Amino acid sequence: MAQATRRRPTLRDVAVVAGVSHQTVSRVINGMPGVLEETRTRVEAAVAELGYRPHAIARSMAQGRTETLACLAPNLTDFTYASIMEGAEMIAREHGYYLLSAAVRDANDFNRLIEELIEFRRVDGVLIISPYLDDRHVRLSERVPAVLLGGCPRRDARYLVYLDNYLAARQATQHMLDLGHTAIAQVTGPWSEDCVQARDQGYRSALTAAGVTPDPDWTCTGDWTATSGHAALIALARSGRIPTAIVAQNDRMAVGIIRAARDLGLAVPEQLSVIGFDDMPLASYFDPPLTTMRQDFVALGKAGAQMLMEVLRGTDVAPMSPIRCTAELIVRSSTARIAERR
Amino acid sequence: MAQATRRRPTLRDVAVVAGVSHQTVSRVINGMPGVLEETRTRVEAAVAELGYRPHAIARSMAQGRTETLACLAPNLTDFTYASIMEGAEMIAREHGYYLLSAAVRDANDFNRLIEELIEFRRVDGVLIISPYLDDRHVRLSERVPAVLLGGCPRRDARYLVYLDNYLAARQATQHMLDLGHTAIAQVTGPWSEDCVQARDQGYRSALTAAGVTPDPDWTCTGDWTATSGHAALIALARSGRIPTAIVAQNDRMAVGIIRAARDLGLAVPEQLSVIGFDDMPLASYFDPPLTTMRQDFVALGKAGAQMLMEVLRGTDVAPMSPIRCTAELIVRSSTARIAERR
DNA sequence: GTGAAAGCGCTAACAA
DNA sequence: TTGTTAGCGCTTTCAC
Repeated sequence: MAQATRRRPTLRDVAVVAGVSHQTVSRVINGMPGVLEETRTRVEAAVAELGYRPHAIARSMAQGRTETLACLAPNLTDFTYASIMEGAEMIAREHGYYLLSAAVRDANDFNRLIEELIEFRRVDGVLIISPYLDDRHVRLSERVPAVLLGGCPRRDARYLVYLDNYLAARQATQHMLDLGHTAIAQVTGPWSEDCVQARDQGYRSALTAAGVTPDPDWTCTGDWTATSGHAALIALARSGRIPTAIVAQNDRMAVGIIRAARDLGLAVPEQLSVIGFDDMPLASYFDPPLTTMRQDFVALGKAGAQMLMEVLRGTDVAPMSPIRCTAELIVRSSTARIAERR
Repeated sequence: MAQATRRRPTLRDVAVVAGVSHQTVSRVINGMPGVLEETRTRVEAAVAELGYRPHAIARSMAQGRTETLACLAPNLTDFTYASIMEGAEMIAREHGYYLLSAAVRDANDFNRLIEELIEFRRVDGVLIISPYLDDRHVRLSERVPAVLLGGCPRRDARYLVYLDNYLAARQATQHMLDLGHTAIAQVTGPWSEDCVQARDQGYRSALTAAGVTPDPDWTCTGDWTATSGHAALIALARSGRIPTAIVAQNDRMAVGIIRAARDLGLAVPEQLSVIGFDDMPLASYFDPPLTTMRQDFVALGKAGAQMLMEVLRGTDVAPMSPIRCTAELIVRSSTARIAERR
């Protein structure tokens, strides 16, 4: 009766109580066939009586897998990464997996994480949100089950799910062209990130296709912050040549640009149209409501996790073709047809 | 030479190559003292030669701990939860731990997660972000190492880190009183959440202390969304009695209220002052920039993880006194001194 | 249908 | 200083 401080019951304890072998208990626990109904009932009673709970680690040990996935991202707070993780976690859980999330501080940290998570076999596979163009994810051993979540097609990734940023930027720029703009500037993110280059190309190609020559002075570099967007427009104004439209590579910078426009006495969208990327939370509550290219980050995370699960299921290392996700133009009020008089 | 498809080397393989016992290899791997320098060198050479990597799961198995923490939250995308996780992950990593994050869909899911993560011993401890007032976290076995991250003091939690929402709401309301307002309404979140009740009390007590009787009609219930904030002010306007100030229980609702004010032709802050909670990203980029009670969620996550690590270190189950985190008033432009003429 | 034996790769306790 | 012996709690394989 008084078995207060007893250690946790194991399979064998259950076996003794049920009067069967521990192996039979294992069969019952795992719902395997080939156990008499009566035996099964007896075992289940013993399990309940002892409050037995299987030990996940021991199981992992014996099976050689952990049923855990990892997701590496530059940080956990940016809503784009957080959304991807939420999608991934959803799919993982559906498959009985858990998601371990880690913020990658720098390249060293990246290597250490891969080492500890994969080489030490703490997780079965890993989802990598690596916006950087360098080859850090390429150094991965062939055997590491890793799906890259990227911002453009990449030859160097075995398994890839990516957002088609080239197309998205083309569409964003085309939206401005459709509104009659030709003086279209862009404010980019850091050039070390893959989506920045893809978007730059999309921007250029849309302009070129419309017979507009991209003006180098109208490409400003920001760092994704609203502050940098603000600074970009101020700099543009200082140069004396203000465009009638700006393609900002994310919503935060778009918001900064709009703030700068107000500071400069420029009306948005009457005198300046601004489009962003991402459709961040509350994008429609800024003044004016933001026109933006919506990206479905949750779907991206889901697709990535789905692909990773498939990679883990199949023993073959056959490369799978990349999955491409597209953006959606959300027209609100920060863009408008160009004013008659300039 | 050609050992292409060989299985991963184990401690014993290294031992054979180094000509020592596997235990000695273990000692070297773990940097334990009592190994001859020469032996150590030999072992290290063997480790390098074979490309040996310790198996984290096997180690967990033998040691009885996983060096993994879990963090449960309603979702992973809300920046408040994401920030807490980021703080927790930071501390965990500092201690050589990893963080597994899971979104809790409902109460069943909560129980299943606790069951699988703790009872099945997949993680060593768990951080629970449970804004709900019900007793779901109380059902935890005494033995479960769990730290609750809450919105008010709670008797029912063994280990607790909380945001002092009572005080924060008092301060927010006092800010309005200081600006000369007395017609102060509030828009709350769902009443099932602990911080909502705490803030409500703070709001009432500030009013009462100032000799203002809280008007029941001026307490509106929202659901944290901007839409619900918008609806609240519209409803207030419809009733014919519009306050001069509103304490919104989060920034999103504050933004919705401001939008509604504009729709109603009410100038903010000239005719209506609005304060929010959280200091969400870009709070200063709305129009007008939001006055708000900033909460340091990252610090909350850090404190929670720190406490959990201590709980795990100490064998004693002695209850630790709760840690209290306070908010900070950030004055921007959505609040102002009440206008002379009403 | 069920059980016995052998590991999974490591650490811990003790012996030499 | 190093090696030996036992597990950790489970699954897998192969008899019975």
